Amino acid sequence: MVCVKESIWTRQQKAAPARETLTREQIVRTALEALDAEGLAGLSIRKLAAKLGSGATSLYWHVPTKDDLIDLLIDEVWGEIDIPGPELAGWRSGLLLFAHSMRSVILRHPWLPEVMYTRPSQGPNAMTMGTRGLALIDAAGITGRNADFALGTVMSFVLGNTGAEVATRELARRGGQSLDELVAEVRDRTETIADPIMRESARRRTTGDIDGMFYDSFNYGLEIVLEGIAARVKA
Amino acid sequence: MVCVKESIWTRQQKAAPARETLTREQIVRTALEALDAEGLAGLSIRKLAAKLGSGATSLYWHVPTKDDLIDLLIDEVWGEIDIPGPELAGWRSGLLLFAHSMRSVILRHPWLPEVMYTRPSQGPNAMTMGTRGLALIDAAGITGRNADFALGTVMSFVLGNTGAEVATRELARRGGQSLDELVAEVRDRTETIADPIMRESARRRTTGDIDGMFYDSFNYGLEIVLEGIAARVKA
DNA sequence: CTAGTCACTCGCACACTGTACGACACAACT
DNA sequence: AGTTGTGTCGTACAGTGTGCGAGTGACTAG
Repeated sequence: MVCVKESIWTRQQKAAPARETLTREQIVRTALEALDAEGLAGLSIRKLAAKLGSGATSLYWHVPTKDDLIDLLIDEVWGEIDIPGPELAGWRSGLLLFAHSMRSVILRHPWLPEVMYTRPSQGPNAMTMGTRGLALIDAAGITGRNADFALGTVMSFVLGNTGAEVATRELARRGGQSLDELVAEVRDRTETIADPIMRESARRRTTGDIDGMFYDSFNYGLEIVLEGIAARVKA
Repeated sequence: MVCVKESIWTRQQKAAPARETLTREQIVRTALEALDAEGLAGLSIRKLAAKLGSGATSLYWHVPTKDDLIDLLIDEVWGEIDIPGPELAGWRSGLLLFAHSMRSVILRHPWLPEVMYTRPSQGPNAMTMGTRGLALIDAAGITGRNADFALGTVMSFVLGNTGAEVATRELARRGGQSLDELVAEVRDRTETIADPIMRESARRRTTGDIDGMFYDSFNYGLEIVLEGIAARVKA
């Protein structure tokens, strides 16, 4: 038997609550609300404890460190993603729905991209997400390592595209501006600086319906990725 | 004339160094070294100042805030990316080279993905990267908004894929392990927990040459994306 | 040569962070 | 009744980013 270093996931919570007490679930739920409302920088153990009506260091009995708490939060959020089975609408629509679900989850939890790149996810929800995702890829006829790669490609795209979107949205939020105000500023700034090609590009990306633009961007890119997978399958 | 809020990029450095003194370039260079060596969490203004042999708050004369410094660092790093012109090898090989160059830059500066999703890049190097990238897309025959979307898709993929890679590598580094050690641990842990599909997937992803696996993953996904763009062009 | 004005440096202080430690309280079991 | 385990929390430490105001050196005007 190999001795593996402990991790949040391997060692489970003791049973027996006994008296009225803080629980890990409660902490996770409250932290999630705080994080969604104020962003990653706004989450501190002390503020979280205050919101729970407990002493700051009490949390440490339930959760080893703040980083571990964030691991729990990430997995919690993975659980919100819907992935249909391949029998419902085939692999392609399945991946499409998966991607859209993942996008909306990220938009709902804008701190996700930032922390995603600090730690690989290995929580239970991440696992079932993997399982269901691979089922879709399998239905497309891709197997072995390539299955992992293909699923990873879809997820990389979604995370990258939506990550760029939330970066802009969060910048506006932090600056206390509306998205349109921010975008107008960016356009004005680019107007004075960049070369004609980027000026033109900035104009395209900063006029009209910004929400719609992000949405179109996502769909266009997703189409590219799915089409690329389809090409791979046919070959 | 619209009054636009100041940004690192709009307001340039005064001339006239006068006496021997700290410079913004020097700060950026030293910060970059520290960041590459110790990661984002290891960069503090005080440590940086110590490394520069100056008082902590002296930096604030040259750089408004730490966040602004990071903006400068990001743009510095964008400058390291090579993008060939389309006349050299056509749009497809051009994008391929671009993607590989971007990947190796991210691997060299593993803190990049983490900060990328906090702020949109608008520095000069980001601009010329955009210009040159769009030239390749244009050569593929994609124009207007779709050009921005297509370029964004390539970059999203690269950032996502390489981001996942550095997440794993950094986890090993922080834990003081080699990549192989970490990966072996992950495999053992997955062996005891996950369902058969993920167990199989974990085995695939944790045996053999890990570096090569990351590389293959990147190439496979990149192929998907480029093939998808090619399909878009033909249609 | 002196006076003044910039460009720049830096010590101190403030409010805040994560978390180790050890003292406490309450429930259950012997 | 005493012991053990589960859970809480005040205090303290070592750090963080950065505002403020005093100080220093070089250059320029009179």
